[in-house]
Amino acid sequence: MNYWLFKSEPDEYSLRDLAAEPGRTGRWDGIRNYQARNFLRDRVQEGDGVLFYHSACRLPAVVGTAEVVRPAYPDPAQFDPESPYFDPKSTAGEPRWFCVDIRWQDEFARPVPLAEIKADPELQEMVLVKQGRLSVQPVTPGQWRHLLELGRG
DNA sequence: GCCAACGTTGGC
DNA sequence: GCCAACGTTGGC
Repeated sequence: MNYWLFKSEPDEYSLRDLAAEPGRTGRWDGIRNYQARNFLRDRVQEGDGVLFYHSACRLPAVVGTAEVVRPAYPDPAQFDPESPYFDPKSTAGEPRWFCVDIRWQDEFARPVPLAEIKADPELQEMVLVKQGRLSVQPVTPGQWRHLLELGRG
């Protein structure tokens, strides 16, 4: 059982978009960064906890949590020429990109903004603080607990 | 919209 | 395999 932080641009796919999916379950796809891909493919497991983070928006923040309900499988979008995530170099036999399915779990009573995370002495070791751009990143149990506490408002 | 940080590409 | 050029991410 591990904890993760997943980033999404809310204009593309927000926590509420996930909540509106059938079964509150959606595909986490479109990851096209090798470091993030490796975490998804090799480390993310069913039952893992996910901090849902909104990026590239008015208030970058952790807004809630989700649970991994299906571990890595090839991202179908890489084979679809119509998709912006199409990758002509990827083959069915040797897929390059992976996705997982996640289920909505909770929306925080209060979003926890990036600025607050950066200012929190307990959260200085978060990958979010140290390496801003990674879209799938590990979170420690202590960081997870602390974020949930902050999100209770 | 700017720009810093960082990842990827491709010539050599 | 180096590295310059270029593209992307994402905070501000």
